[in-house]
Amino acid sequence: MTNRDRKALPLFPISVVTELTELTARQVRYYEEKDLVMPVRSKGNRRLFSFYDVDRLLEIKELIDQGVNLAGIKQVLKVKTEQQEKVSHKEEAQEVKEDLSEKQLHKMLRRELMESGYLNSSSIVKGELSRFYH
DNA sequence: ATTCTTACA
DNA sequence: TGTAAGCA
Repeated sequence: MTNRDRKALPLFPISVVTELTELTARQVRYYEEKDLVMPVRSKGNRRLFSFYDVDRLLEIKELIDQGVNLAGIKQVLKVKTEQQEKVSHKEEAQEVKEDLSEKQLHKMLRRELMESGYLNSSSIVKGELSRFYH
């Protein structure tokens, strides 16, 4: 099982998510209704959230606190998710390879750090957000 | 006991 | 968004 799979495992009930994110259950359910997150359902129709879902909700929390509306959040999340997939695919390719040399490992880590930095850089975020501020 | 949906303030 | 009702 890959690390990416682990982060996608449906594990937490909504109570745990509210504690982890400081969001109310009402908000979490509302954001799901708006397709900002799509947790899986258990047999009893209970929502089960993955680490990915929690991370997404934390980002949503940040943007909401900054006064961004749902349309804006959706835009940002869309861009971020696309980037996330690119990184994940690269990691998947790396995971099948067994031993990496020190040099390769460092090169890989530096690339990931730069990409994550790019995702959170104010340039792209502000650029996307500017059009959605109230 | 906990979560879910629906509905109203 | 918060809260209450009635279910599962």
